[in-house]
Amino acid sequence: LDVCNALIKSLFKACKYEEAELLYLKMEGMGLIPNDVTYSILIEWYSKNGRMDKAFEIYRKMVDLCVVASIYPYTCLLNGYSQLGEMKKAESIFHDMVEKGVKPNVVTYTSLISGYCKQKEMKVAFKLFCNMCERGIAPNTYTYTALISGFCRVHMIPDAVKLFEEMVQRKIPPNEVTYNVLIDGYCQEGNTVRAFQLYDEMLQKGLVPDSYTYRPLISGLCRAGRVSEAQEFVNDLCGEKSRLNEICLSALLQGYCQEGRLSEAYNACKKNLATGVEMDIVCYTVLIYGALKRNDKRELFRLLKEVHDNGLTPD
RNA sequence: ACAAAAUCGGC
Repeated sequence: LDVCNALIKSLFKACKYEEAELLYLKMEGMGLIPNDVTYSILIEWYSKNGRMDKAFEIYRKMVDLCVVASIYPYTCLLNGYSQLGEMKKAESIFHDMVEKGVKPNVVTYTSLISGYCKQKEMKVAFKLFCNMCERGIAPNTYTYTALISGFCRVHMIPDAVKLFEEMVQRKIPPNEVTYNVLIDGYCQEGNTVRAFQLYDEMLQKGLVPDSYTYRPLISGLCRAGRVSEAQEFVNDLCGEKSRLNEICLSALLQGYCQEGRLSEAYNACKKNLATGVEMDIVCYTVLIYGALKRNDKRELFRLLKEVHDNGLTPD
């Protein structure tokens, strides 16, 4: 059974969706009764592929067959609804599990909280956070990060910062993702100074920045009209093995294009191509808008040809 | 070491 579960999981991972499903259907014939791990894997996979109907069907089947279930299948299904913003359904799973005597844990709560944060329902999200604390469920780095990200998304930086300080006090260590969301928050507010302070702080702590860190910083500098500084920042990063990607590049290109500095944008592309960052369709779209704005038909056609030559599909 | 939760780009 364990082997079967592992196999189903890896088939899904390899996107061999039909074979995974087939194996699941064949299990019974092989004298294997799917357990809650099997159901969790199936529910998670369907959830993450927008097939909540199938996910729920599997869940129903599990319930109907009275499979003794751990917390996993519930949390997987709840997370599926939560990420899609179907909060009513997520809540109903929450109540289902409580009824069945399965106690929601920190992952369950964090998943729900994250769902409300994505819906910008910060009051509800924060209330859930208080509830879980009252029930003696200790929040962790994921929980705090979800909330901080939520507050940043609705431009409530002071609340985000308050939570950040609180987690440090409670010895719940912020990690890379926590720093990334706060840095992004500050950059969106135009506070690049504070953003770079946090960037330095994370380096000091030995945390490793990545494209999720760089992209906000690049965008932040560009939006402040400091495109050249953004370029320098990128140049400095190219030295080491770069964690820059096409998303960071698109942010830089947009900075150039908004100032009408197209030739510098093209140079930036060349430089980044040399370091292994490939242009994707969004990068080209940014350049195309730049060329359009300047009525540069020649460049426009050259770009469209390049898109085609690189095997990309215009959208 | 059989399963679950948090962060990005163009229009």
